[in-house]
Amino acid sequence: MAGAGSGIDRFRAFLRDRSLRVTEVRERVALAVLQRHGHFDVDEVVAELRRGGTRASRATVYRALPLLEQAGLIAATTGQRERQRYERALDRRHHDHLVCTRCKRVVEFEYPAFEILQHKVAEMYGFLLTSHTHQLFGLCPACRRREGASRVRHR
Amino acid sequence: MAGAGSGIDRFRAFLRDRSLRVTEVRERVALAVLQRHGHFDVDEVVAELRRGGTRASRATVYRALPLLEQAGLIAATTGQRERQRYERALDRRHHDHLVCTRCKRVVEFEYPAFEILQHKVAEMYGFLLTSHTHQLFGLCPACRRREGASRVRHR
DNA sequence: TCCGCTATTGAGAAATAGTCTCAATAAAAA
DNA sequence: TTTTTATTGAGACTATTTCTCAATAGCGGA
Repeated sequence: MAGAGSGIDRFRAFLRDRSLRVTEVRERVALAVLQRHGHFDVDEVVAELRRGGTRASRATVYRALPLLEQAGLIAATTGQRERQRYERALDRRHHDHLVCTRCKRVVEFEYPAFEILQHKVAEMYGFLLTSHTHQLFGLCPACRRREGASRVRHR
Repeated sequence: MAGAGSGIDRFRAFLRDRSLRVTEVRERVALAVLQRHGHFDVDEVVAELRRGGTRASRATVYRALPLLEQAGLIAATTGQRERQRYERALDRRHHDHLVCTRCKRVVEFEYPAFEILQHKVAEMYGFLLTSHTHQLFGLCPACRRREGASRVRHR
């Protein structure tokens, strides 16, 4: 697995490129997220930093994550209404998510045909594609089995 | 264009079917959304109703829209982080959206291959698919031309 | 290395969006 | 018509994210 080194370098280059400052906190955040394996949200990053002795404010992390996203180190896994989550993107191939609406389990799938079609559609309409959201919701195998007493929610 | 009549009937059937009550306000909301052409959000529905002399509270509309969605009269167009929007679904074919990140213009596209692949993926993982989000973001033709002074946003 | 300019940070306030509470009301069942 | 119970309305409340502004710290130049 590629270390965090190259990621940090890339981030630094990204910042310099836009005349943004390479700060202590930004680097710490970058290091923290590059070490994560699964998905994470803002507060998990703050906690991670604190554990490592760095006290960064939530506001700052909120400001840093979009930069890391633009730099390509992480990708936003945009839950639709819940809080924003991210995952490592550096050295990973693009993939989308299949989410179980009952147990919240997330399965990643890689299916290049989607990206090909997306670009095709964008081209048809003259759009320059920059990103997309694509999530499939349903019941995972385990929850399908458990399913049956499908209650109508009230309120 | 199919009138709102059949939509209302379908909604009534949906409500009775789940022992929910067919109320004045729910019907008014249903009529209001079936008349809309483009995309809309909660407050636009409230305003629309008010214009027609019906004073419905936001909470009630917030409660009614998911019902209308489940009944198949409308579809949620899940903006990623902005407020929830909807659009008419009754008598319309499924489609996804291409959104210009600069001017916010939304273009609908219908491309059945996506749904076919989505079901294929779900099947591969044993999921029972219930819904999905799929939006493409980029620059529309007009904004691409205007593009050039690509400012770095601050803060 | 020091200086000065200005971006960044931190902490809390504010904004935004949506949900919840509970008494009053109105459907539906009896 | 009466009874039962879901629904409504208004505002309180929650959750998440953005903003404000004074203090701090990068970075470029001397």
